[in-house]
Amino acid sequence: MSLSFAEENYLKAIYLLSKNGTETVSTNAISEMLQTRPASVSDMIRKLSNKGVILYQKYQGVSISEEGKIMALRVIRKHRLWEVFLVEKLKFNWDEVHEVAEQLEHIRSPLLIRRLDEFLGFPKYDPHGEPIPDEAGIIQEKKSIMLSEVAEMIQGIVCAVNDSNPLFLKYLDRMGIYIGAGVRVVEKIDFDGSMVVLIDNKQKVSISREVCENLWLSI
Amino acid sequence: MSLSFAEENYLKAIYLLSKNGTETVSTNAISEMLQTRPASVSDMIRKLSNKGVILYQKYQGVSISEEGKIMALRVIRKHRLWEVFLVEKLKFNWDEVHEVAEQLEHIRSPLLIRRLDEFLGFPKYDPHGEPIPDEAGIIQEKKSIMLSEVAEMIQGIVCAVNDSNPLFLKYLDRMGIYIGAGVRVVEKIDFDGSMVVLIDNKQKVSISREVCENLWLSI
DNA sequence: ATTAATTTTTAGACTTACCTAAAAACCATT
DNA sequence: AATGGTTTTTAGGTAAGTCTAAAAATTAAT
Ligand SMILES: [Mn+2]
Ligand SMILES: [Mn+2]
Ligand SMILES: [Mn+2]
Ligand SMILES: [Mn+2]
Repeated sequence: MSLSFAEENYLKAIYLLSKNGTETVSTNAISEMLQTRPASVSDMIRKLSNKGVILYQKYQGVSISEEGKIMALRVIRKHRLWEVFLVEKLKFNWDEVHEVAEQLEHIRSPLLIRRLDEFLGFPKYDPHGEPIPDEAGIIQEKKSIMLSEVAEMIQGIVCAVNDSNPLFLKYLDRMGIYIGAGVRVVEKIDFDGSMVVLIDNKQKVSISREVCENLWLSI
Repeated sequence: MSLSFAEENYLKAIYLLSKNGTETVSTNAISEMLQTRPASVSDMIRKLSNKGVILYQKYQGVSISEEGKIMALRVIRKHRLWEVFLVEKLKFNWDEVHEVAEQLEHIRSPLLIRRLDEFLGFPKYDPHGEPIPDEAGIIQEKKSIMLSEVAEMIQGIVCAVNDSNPLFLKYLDRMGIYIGAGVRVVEKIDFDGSMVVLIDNKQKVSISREVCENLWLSI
């Protein structure tokens, strides 16, 4: 059994929204992530459910099946390996890879992905710090904490960022924030959730709640 | 204006069948190359004609327009660059690349293809000896002659092969024939068009007309 | 010049993946 | 328990890309 591009995109979205398959996912959440209409999501949900890759009861949201999880992880593995390729080998900036990887993740060839993995030296994380599942679908999840949850005076290392928004990534570039950067929380502004942070013990910058919620630190 | 995967496949087929746009192409020829029904070809021809990438009069076959030629060459460029990547970087055998390249050729990203070209060192030929069009669509056509046209006692270097059939390429591997191999025609059997040839001044082997018509030599 | 064979096109249908508009179910209040 | 708002589903429709069967045009053969 094999999935079309569209089916793969939906399944991946469902997997990511379900936090590794632990939570149930709503139609609207999927519709927003994929920029399609809820009606289209309902259609696709029925299809994926018939194929057995998700579990579904009308009006009760969907969860991902064991088989679906495996297939979603295969797509995610491909997406992230291609991102590594683009950055490491083709000198793409981290904000330029998402859209291309969104296409490349659908290329069908087990040999290709095995060889690509080997060629890249079996990377464990993509350019945004996201873990790359291995062939068996096993993920090396890093213990990390959202910057917005970090207390004042505590410091850590940026270990992952939200990769889907190029504008966000360009903004981080401008701020001098990258995977591996040291960040110390200098001041938390309760009023709007923004923070003043010290980056690499050099620049002191103010960043919004929005940004804090898309940066993960390892402490 | 942009073309779908299917449209790109048709346009490429038409370009290749038209020998660089010089000849007119029949519906049946396209249908056979793409393994679709003639009725489907008629449908697609109308679409491509409306888009201005081919020239078409009912029942009179199609020819490719200047714009169509440019777009076909872009797809061919991508196909062949990816083939080089797969062989040179990912250690694919030359008989394993065609199907994957058939998918990769449709990835849309001008930056990707420019960087890939650079990463590969601006190759001029693909693993089957086919020329790779440059960004402007200009092809370095090698002067070559079909082995079946070569006279007895004449020798040459294998410079290109038909890439679309993995079985054919595996057969060449077994025979010790590769791009760059020296071939001398020892004997031509008029009766069935087969030949006895000497490869790299070592093995003497007999090959069929079929094979001779898919091997090009530079003399 | 007819007739026969072949090629090409049209007609009508199916699947996938999307959409809008409307109905149905769910949920959160009062 | 009834109401109103939100979420989700259904109904019906479109476009792309394919198909089979049948009609039309072209080409080849008598
Ligand atoms: Mn995708
Ligand atoms: Mn990423
Ligand atoms: Mn293709
Ligand atoms: Mn080739």
